[in-house]
Amino acid sequence: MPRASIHAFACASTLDKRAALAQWRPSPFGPISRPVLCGSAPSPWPWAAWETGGVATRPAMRRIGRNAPSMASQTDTVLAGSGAAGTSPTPAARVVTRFAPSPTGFLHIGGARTALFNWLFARHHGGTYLLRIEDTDRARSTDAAIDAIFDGLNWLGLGGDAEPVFQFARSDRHAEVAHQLLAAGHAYRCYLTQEELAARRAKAQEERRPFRLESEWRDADPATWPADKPYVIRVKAPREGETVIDDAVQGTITVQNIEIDDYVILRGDGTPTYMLAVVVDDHDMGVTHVIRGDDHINNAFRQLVIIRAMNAIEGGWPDPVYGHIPLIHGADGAKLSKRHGALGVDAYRDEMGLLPEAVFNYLLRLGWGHGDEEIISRDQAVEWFDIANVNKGASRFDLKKLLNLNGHYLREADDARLADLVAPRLADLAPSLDHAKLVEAMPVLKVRAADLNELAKGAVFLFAQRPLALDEKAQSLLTPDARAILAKVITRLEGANDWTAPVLEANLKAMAEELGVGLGKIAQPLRASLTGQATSPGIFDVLVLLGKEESLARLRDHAA
RNA sequence: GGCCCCUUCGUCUAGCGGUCAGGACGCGGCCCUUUCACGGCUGAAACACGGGUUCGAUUCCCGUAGGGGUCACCA
Repeated sequence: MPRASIHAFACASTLDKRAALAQWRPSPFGPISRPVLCGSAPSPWPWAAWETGGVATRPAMRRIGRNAPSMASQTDTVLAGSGAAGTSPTPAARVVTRFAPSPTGFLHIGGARTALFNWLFARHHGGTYLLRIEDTDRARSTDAAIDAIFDGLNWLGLGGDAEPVFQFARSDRHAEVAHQLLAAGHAYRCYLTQEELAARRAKAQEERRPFRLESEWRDADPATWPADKPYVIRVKAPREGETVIDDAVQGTITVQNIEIDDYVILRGDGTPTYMLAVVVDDHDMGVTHVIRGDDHINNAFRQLVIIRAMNAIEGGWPDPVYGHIPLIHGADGAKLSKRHGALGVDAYRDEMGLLPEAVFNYLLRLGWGHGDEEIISRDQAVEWFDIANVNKGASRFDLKKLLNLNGHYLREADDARLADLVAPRLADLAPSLDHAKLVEAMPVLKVRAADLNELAKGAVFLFAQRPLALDEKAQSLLTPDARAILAKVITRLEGANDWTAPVLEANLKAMAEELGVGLGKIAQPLRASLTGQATSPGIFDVLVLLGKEESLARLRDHAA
């Protein structure tokens, strides 16, 4: 039984401190052997079921195939690996995680971090990281959102290790499980209408007591089920005892079973609910570790009802290890909304001009730390990341720090790459862009920018058309005295034939000395005339970048 | 409101019974310097509160307060 040992390994490495096994308690659902905490599927590797079980995900996948983030040939790798798991026991690394966004909007920063943690956990354990699009809400799901999500994930390098699964395409399988549950008495047909339910809720509200659904259909004899009335299928949640989850992030969480409701798993129209679909898909995809936002904590207890019932029915449905990571809040501590940073990651890339490695690093450090380390590479992150070290409390989004990190990665980034990224932002500002010149200037430009927009702004002077427009500070710098100095500089530099920074520097410093003034008296007017601004890269660098001809021409425009 | 969870500088975090409570961002000062940055040095800045347990609590336990999450035929 490879799975047991696989999971034992995973648990040992992540849950040691939580003493997960030591805290294990008997399930109220009957005998579940100890290792089941982590899993004990006997034979068929879930992947097999997923691949051969008539899962109709192919057409859907093809639909957006061009954008689907999957690393070339990764599918083969994954399947080969899973195939091997059935025969050869190298299960030590058999960890499967997934990121399962619902395509009702862009990939926001919180989702990106959830994806990141899933990716890191899988990589750290040599496991597999999968993607699933939860598109069962047909009214709200859009192709545009699906594309945006893949686009964002790809940008951050968080594409899945296999073709993504589309949940809606699997609804037949979900319904199948619902009916298995029904047949085995773990679920029941409920004929209560939504109106009746609403009335009961209202009544409970009125009487100021907590509403608990107690359907009279729960224990009704199937023989009494009306043949012609619409119904939903509800799971039978246990009424007694308690359920304990040893969460990889939150630690031990206990809930009294009476708090868990008989929720709907199959709607009146026969379509599955999210609660059912998640459980079935996670099982069929072989997901061993469910890492998601802590807004799902309550759902974990409800989902466990199905999992344990199915395990009782056919076996092979181990409890997954849960890791509920805290949400990200806005700078003011309130829930992240459109006003704060709840932008799509595309906004961080396109509008704010951030580098993916900076966002990656920032997200990694939000809610997780490794000693005093701040700048952490991908490889280092994979090596160090441990889900058990993720903080339990929500953390606030700090744009300043993100920007600081971005500045760091900007300075480290390759010049040609930066030029490529900046060029489009220069299209309007500098129509006569010289790409080679941009690359050449990058070393002195990038140390002065925190994002690509600033970088672009700093490069504008290189390509500006004469006569340059002077900004306010530049104008005030070009006093009559300064313009006179400019004239002297022109005379002096016209004869220069070695147009390099050290030579120019020596030349102008000598001039300052001869004039008995500080270098600044010369440099600032030069800067104003050459760049139209009061701030720029080092003046000798500017001179060199512009070249002798252009430099002198610009100076003549302003000399007295 | 019921249930679940959380709480170290303003923010992100290190800490895992004995530390001058460390680092980073941001903020102040100094240095470097032709401007702006970068870089270096440096300063201010935190264990929410109250009880326990202990020789000793930031660390373990219990309350209080504050914060968050969740209570659908949505995901």
